[in-house]
Amino acid sequence: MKRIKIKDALQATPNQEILVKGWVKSYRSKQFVALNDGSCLSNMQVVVDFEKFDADIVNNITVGSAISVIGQLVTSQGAGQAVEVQATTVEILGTANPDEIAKTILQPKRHSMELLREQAHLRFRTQVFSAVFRIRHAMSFAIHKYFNENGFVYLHTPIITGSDAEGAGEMFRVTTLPLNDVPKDEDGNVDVKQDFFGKETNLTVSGQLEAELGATALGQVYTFGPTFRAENSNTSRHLAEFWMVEPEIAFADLNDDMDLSEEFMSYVIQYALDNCKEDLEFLHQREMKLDSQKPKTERNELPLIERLKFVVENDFERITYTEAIDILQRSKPYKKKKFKFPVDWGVDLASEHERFLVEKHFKKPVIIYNYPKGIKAFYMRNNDDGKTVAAMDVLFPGIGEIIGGSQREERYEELLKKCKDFDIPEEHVWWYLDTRKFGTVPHAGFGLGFERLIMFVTGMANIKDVIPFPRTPNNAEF
RNA sequence: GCUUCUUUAGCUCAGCUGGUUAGAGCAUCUGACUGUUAAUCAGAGGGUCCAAGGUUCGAGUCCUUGAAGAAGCGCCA
Repeated sequence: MKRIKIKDALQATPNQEILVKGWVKSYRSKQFVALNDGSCLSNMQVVVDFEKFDADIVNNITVGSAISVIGQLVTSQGAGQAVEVQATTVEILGTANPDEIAKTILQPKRHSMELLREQAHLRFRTQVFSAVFRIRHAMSFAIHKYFNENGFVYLHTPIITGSDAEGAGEMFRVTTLPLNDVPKDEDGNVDVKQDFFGKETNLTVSGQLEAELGATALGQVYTFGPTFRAENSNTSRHLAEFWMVEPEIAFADLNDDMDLSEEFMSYVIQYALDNCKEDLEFLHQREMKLDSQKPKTERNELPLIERLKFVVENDFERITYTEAIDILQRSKPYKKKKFKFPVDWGVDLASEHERFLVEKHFKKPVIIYNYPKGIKAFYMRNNDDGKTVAAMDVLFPGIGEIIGGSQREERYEELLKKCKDFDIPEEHVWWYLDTRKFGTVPHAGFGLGFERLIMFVTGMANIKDVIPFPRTPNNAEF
């Protein structure tokens, strides 16, 4: 007999014999088993008439155990579900000792997010995390689907990089040299020529530079892979290892880039609304319950699903950096000196300023573009005003910066000048500069923090709860 | 890295100005119950009060240092 997944069994017509397998979520009154196999959020109720089964079977149907059940799918007499299985055969696949289960997050009660993080190897079994990781999968798929439907080529950029010009943050060194006996050269420096690659190498902080090489031949490419930052960041929005989506488009300027970011975000969020209904509804209800226990000022203005619909149905607000500064300087918190950080043209916007613009002023996603060149990266294209670069950030409510992008400097002489200004030796980026020498074209792209997108779509408050095994300062468990 | 807060039973927490034997709810176990949905009822077991020093007749409680975690900030995606 072939196993049917619980997701399909719940939709099947009653009065037929089926085989289901799964993990026991609860066992009430020695009679009602809530069985889950991960195919969907809902459980299948299995009714076990304990008088008809050996004590050996009945006593081993415990929370956390895995069982296989053959029985009749029937319309349920109870109110909590449409159908249920009247068990005729029960096989214990894997037992779970109740005393040991009681020490884990598998015990049937509410747990704090912190404890669930400590038992990340087991938290997939909970409703919240099974929902989050099914949605994470769906979003990965939606991203590939969008790019495939729009003629992008998925480019695999290297994870180990010999380039130290990416300039996006501190890097993790990659080496096979013995740490307690590092070979030194005549000057007493580490002799990197003896290292595996014969040069200094690191884990990538961005695939952008390589993506540009691909885009200036294939036209439109994207990367989607792990990215590493050795920053000592201790926040609910940063990871040392995270997944980044980086499209790069040729024959395109900053406006095309902003258009792409908006269309792309709407597409993938709509995909979640269309394909993750049950999981989103569960997270939606959960968030409303949590919100009702919070003071009014800390609650979400819109519940989860409404927030997602709002993003899909409304245009993002687009303002220049200069306009943003102007709005901030005219704002109430500025006049009442509520901002801790200065608001002057030329300084980077702080979280409090971005929050004000997104959550208080516009109350919708905001794209800020044309930033002062002094606070942005070397590869961004100089605007004609001589003061700004064609950079843009997409800011989302509750998340902050979710996308950072720019039109790239395609003019060889200008780029050379910028390399000098940023102290980047020409010989380190000769391959990057070559694209500007041979048929250079305007091109642009952006980087999307995948986990930040998942935070927005699931409503999870901490980025550690949207990636299976988070890597953060002081934590590489599992 | 900085600021603030937290650390007491398997979990979530209470424990007042320092004072006998450290409590509750949930979970677990035992018993009752054949239609439960956070089941219900009765009972039982379960503690190095984060660690190391210190003050005191006496420390879960006060002080110092450290560790771990959270929120916010900086860096960014």
